[in-house]
Amino acid sequence: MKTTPMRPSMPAPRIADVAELAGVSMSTASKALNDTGQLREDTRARVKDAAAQLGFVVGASGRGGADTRTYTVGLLTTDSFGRFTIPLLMGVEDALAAGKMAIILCDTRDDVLREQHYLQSLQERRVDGLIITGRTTDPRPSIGLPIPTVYAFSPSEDPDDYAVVADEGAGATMAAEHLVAMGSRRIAHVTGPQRHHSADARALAVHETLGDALVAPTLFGHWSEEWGRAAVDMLLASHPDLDGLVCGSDQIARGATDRLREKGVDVPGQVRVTGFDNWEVMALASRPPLTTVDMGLTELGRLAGRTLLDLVEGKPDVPHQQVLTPRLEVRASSL
Amino acid sequence: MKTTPMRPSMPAPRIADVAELAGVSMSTASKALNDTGQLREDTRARVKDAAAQLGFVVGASGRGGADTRTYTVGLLTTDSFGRFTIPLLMGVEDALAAGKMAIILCDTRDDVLREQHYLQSLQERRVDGLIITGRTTDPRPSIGLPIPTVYAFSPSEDPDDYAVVADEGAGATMAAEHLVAMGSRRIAHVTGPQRHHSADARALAVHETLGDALVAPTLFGHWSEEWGRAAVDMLLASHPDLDGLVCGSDQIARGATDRLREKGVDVPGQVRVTGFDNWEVMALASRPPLTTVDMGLTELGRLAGRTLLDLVEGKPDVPHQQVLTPRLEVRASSL
DNA sequence: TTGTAAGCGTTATCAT
DNA sequence: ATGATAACGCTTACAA
Repeated sequence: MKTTPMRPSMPAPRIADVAELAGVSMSTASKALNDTGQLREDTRARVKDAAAQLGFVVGASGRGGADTRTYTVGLLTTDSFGRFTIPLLMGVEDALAAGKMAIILCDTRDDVLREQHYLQSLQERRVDGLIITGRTTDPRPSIGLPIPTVYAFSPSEDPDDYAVVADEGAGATMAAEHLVAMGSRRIAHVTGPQRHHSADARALAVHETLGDALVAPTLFGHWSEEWGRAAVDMLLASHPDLDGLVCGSDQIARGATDRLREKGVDVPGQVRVTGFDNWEVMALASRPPLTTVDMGLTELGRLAGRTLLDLVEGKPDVPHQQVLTPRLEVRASSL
Repeated sequence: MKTTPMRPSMPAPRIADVAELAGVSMSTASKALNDTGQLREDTRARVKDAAAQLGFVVGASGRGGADTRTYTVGLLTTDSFGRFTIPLLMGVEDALAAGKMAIILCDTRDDVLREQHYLQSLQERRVDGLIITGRTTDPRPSIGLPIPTVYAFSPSEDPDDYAVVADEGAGATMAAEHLVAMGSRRIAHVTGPQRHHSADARALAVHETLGDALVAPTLFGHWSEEWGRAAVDMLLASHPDLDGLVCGSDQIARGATDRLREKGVDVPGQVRVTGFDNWEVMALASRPPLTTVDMGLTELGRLAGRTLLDLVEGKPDVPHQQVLTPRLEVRASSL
């Protein structure tokens, strides 16, 4: 018994239609539908019947300016909804669904004009808040709008903004310490481009953690499997006694693992390997599956969503910077 | 010279504030800001100055019920915004941004209750239209709401609904014909679970296309690299003279390619391989890179978006079923 | 050239 | 128990 699918062109029924059909006034209809006021039960039922019959749903537009909130937030990303945005998005959704909030998606594709255009549109829609995210952890220019805003994963340059980020350094440290704990003493670090904040911050942490156990300077390159393979070729040539490899991404780690296997080097028997991101399609498909740092992006998204709700609701003392410590997902590549 | 970032708790300025600051009436302010009516230029300028000073942006809520449209569409997916939804989403965005439409994201996570809840919320928000998509190409139950709706990628069970889908059979045929054209004569087909419409439809097309050139019945399994490797083991044992392999996904193809290489079988020298999806992170990282079927999901999204716009605008004769023919991306694995 | 007032769909308040 | 009316923020006839 589904609602009659009318022709789309027919206008949505208004509460006046319901009232007329039920033979009551608009205000009575409103009360009946909202379960407020003092109405006879049969009146309530009659109104609800009429509403169901017409397929009536209360429209938010009617509340006009009476209710200041729109129960809508904008999610602005530069990541084209890629690998990092997706889990984050799911966390945000978790948190906001609880507050009955809807999410409007805006993908700027790294274009300043698009970003301006979207921000304008979001303001016109009177969104209650904004979540800003992106592909990298490099700080980005502040939006600077008079709307509650939380930066997630990629922080703002303005320390007065609200930001929720992952502690990449701690993640890298975890991976490095894990290798040492498992017995590795001659370790190398292979990661992405040095100009990426992520690569640099993690490299620093790995250096500080490993000290003399690091047999070579960090190899900066790309976040690709190919670079992982190339780096292994270089390392085995210069350091044939290598026994640990901290990689800056799961893609690099997968390439590295593949090449080690191809060269007859056992993983983890001879060389223990760690990745970064816990991108399951990479980490689990590797042979062996990768021990890797999980930044907890979904949890990061949840925290960002909850923080935004707090701001929207005007809670006091919301922390400006929240840092989430990653988790090490231990799998066979390091055991 | 950015807009003053006021405290978030301060209410957004209304047009009355602007009017007061400019020393005019609300209606004059409205005309000035919308570049309508007959106003002295300096009045217009004064009003615009006042608006800028206050950081005023016209709110859509004000139009109340006067303007029936909300310039908002709901995007409902069961895919948790995974691999298929993302490129589709980008296409939808392309098409809808042109119509100044915003997209509200709803991820049902395959939960009927969540779906109902989201649909209710979207109706309350009076969205102008709906785009329904999902992870699989299996037809799904119709939404059945009196709102313009377009099903993208995953069609509706109701043929009266509007749907935009990819011709998977044609894609599989392309891959198979390509292998034959390149000289393969003893070909096998490895794909996902038989219960998936995708797997079944593609298998049928491959059978019809290859006929006797197909050396074994389709091997149904999983959409994973591991299954690709296992299938190769089986096939090489039973058909050592295999010279072509049509895979149902890039993941399967990657696993297959890896295992062939490990067994010393040259790709494409001895066995030509094709994938499906053109999932670049898989297809390009394979050795050699995969020839694969690109279903054109972004284009599919654009078409869905444009179709929805046509429906919303009440254009006549919008086609109910639109089928997009895939494209074969030829790379080294088949040359 | 500017201002007044009606109207949009709904809820809340206050009569009846 | 029910209904009339004001209010929300904005646009747009229409009046001045």
